[in-house]
Amino acid sequence: MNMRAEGSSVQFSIAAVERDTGLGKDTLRVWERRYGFPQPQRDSSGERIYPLEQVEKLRVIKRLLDQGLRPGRVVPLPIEALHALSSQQASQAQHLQGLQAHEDLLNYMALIRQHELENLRNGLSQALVHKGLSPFIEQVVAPLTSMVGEAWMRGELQVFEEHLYTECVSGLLRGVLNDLVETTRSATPTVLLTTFPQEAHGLGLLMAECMFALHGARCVSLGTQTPLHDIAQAVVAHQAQVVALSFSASMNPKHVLDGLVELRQRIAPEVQIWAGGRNPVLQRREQSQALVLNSLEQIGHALQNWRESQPARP
Amino acid sequence: MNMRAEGSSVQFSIAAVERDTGLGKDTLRVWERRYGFPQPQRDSSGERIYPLEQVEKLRVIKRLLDQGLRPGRVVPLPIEALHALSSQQASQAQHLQGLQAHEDLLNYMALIRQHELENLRNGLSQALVHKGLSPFIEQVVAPLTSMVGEAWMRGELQVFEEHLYTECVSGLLRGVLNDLVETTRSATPTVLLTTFPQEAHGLGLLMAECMFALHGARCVSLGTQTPLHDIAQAVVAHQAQVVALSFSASMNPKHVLDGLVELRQRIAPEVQIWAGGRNPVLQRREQSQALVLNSLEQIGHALQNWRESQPARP
DNA sequence: CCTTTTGTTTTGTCTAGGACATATTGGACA
DNA sequence: TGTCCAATATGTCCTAGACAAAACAAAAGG
Repeated sequence: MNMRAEGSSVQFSIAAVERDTGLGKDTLRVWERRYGFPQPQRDSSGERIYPLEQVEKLRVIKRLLDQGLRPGRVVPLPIEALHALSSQQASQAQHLQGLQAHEDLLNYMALIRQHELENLRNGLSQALVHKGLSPFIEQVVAPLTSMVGEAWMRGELQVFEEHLYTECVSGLLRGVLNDLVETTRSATPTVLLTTFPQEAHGLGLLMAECMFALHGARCVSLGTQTPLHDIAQAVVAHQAQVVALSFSASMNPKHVLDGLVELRQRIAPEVQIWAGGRNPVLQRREQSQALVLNSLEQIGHALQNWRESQPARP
Repeated sequence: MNMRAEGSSVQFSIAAVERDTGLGKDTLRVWERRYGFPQPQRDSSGERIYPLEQVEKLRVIKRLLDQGLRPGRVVPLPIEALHALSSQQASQAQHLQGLQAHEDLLNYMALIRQHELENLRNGLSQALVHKGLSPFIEQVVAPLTSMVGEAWMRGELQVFEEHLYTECVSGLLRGVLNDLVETTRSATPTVLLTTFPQEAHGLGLLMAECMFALHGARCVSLGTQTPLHDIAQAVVAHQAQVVALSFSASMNPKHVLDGLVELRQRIAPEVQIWAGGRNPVLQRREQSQALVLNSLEQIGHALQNWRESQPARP
C-alpha cells in the first residue's frame, strides 16, 4: 500500500517488486520459503520490504530463468555466482548465432548502445529505401531484433535501450504500412493480427503485418494485448479467415498454450490460427491448435497454401 | 492450471478471469466472500470454475467501477440492474460532453462501429492533410479518442473496436512523426516520453509526442510500459530535462501515485516530470510530484515556461 | 451556505502455510 | 539411442484473517 521507498536506502513493497521484476507475488513468497531468497525485512505491520540490492539480484535471476535455467539452481546462489553464470550463458549464445552477424548489424547495435537515436533512425531509414521492404525486414530488422533480444538476455543491453530500438523501428514500419495497405482493400485472405493480453512486444507483429501486406493479404491489426474475448469478436466482425499471433520469449508458456486452446474454442473451426515468434513453446509437438510459422519467409508460403486450399470463388 | 474451457458450457479458471476482466485474483476471491458474487463452481481439486455468464457480468461490473461507482453498490446487484445503471450513466456522460461533438466526429464514430477500417483511415488521413497536424490532433484525434473511451465505458463499443481505432490513428501519427523528428535533432529540452508498466494505452503518448515535436522539443519516446528503473536510466543516458508520462483512466490510481513518488526519488531533482491523460488521480491536490497538463494545448505553454526558467546558455 | 475536521465504512492488498497439477529430470529398460 | 516411469521441482491455487488507505458521512466552524 505504502510506497516504502523513503529514507536513505531505497526499498520496495512486494507489489513494486512484482512490477519491477515481472515475478508474481506468489512466486516471490514461495521462493523465500523454499530457497531462503529473497529475504525482505518487514515494516511495522509485518509486510515485506525489499531492499534495492535484492530487487536487482531478482532482476538478474529473472534474466537467467528466461534463458532456460531452473530456479532451484539459480535462486539460492550468491550474486557473484549469478554473474558468472550470465557470462557463461553469454559465450554459449554468441557461439550459436554470432557468425552470420554482418557488419552493418553490428553497426546498428553500436548505435543503440550509444543511444544515437537520430543516427540509428537515419541509418535504418536509408537501409529501407536501399534494400526494399522485404529484404530490409528479413535481413536487417528480424536479425537485429534477435540480436537486441539476446543482448538483453545477457545483460548487455538495458530495457530502455530495447524500448528505444523498438520505438524507432516501429515508426519506420508503420510509415511504410500506411502506404502499403491502400493496395489491399479487397484482397484475400483477411488476416487479423494481434497479441495476447500478457504479450507487450509488438515488433514481431508489425514485421508480420508487413510481410502479409506484401504478399497481398488484407491486414486488420488490433495492436498488442487484445483480450481473447475481443479477438473472437473481431474475427466475426471482420470476417477474418486467419488470425495471426505473435509470441515473444518473455511470455509465460502456460499462458500461451492455455490461450491458444481457449481461442480455438471461441472461433469458428474454419478460421485458422497462425502463430509466430521466438517463444519456445511453439516448438512443442503437442501444440496442435495453431499453425506455427518459424520465420517471416514462411508467411508467403503459408498464404500460398491457404489460397490453394480454398475452393474457387464464383 | 487446466484450461477448464472444455465441454459444452464454456468455463474459466481464476487466472483466465483475471486476464479477461482485469480484476485481480485476490479481489475476485474477496468479492465472493463479501458480496456473494461471483459464485464459481469448483473442479475436482477444489479450484474455482467461473461460467461464462459470470465472467460477462464481471466485465459489466468492471466498466461501472471504472466510471466511479463503488463495488458495494454494484457487485451484489442482479444483471438487469447493472444494465439499468449502465444506461443511466450513459445519459449523464452524454449530457456532459455531447454538445460540441461535431458532425464529422460522429461520422468517424459510425465508421468505427461498422468496422470500416479503410474508410476510417482515408477519412482521417484526409482530415490530417486538410487541417494540418496541430488542429487535426486537437480538434479530431483528441476528442475522438475521448468519445471512443466514453462509448467503451457505456458498453456501446467493444474493446476490439477501440483497438482498431487506436491502431489506425497510431499509424497516421507515427507516419507524420517520422518526418517531424528530422528537424529537432539539437532542440531543447530533451523530452523523454513513456508510460508506466501497467499502462498499455499509447495513443495519448503519441499525441503528446506530436505536440512536443511541433513546439520544437527533442523527443525521445520509449513507447509504453517502461519499468521505472529503466525510465530513470534513460533519463541519464539521454540527458533528458523532462519526463512526459501518460495515464489513461483505466490505470489503478494507487499505482499512479506510488509510481510517481518512486520515480521522483530515482531521478535528479532538476529533471521535471510532466503528467497528462484522463486519469482522475492527476486532479488531486496532494499530487505534487509531477506537473499536470490537462490538455494538449498546455504542452506549448509548459515548454515556453520551461525555456524562460532556464538560465541562458553560454 | 460553503469549507474543514473528525469519525465510520468500504475496499484492495497482504500474510501464513498447506496443497496439488504440471514440468522437468534422471535412471531403468528395450 | 530412444522410450517410459518414478522422483523431484515449481508455479499457482486454496482458506481466513488482518489492516492501511480511500471514500463517505456527519459534525463543527466561519
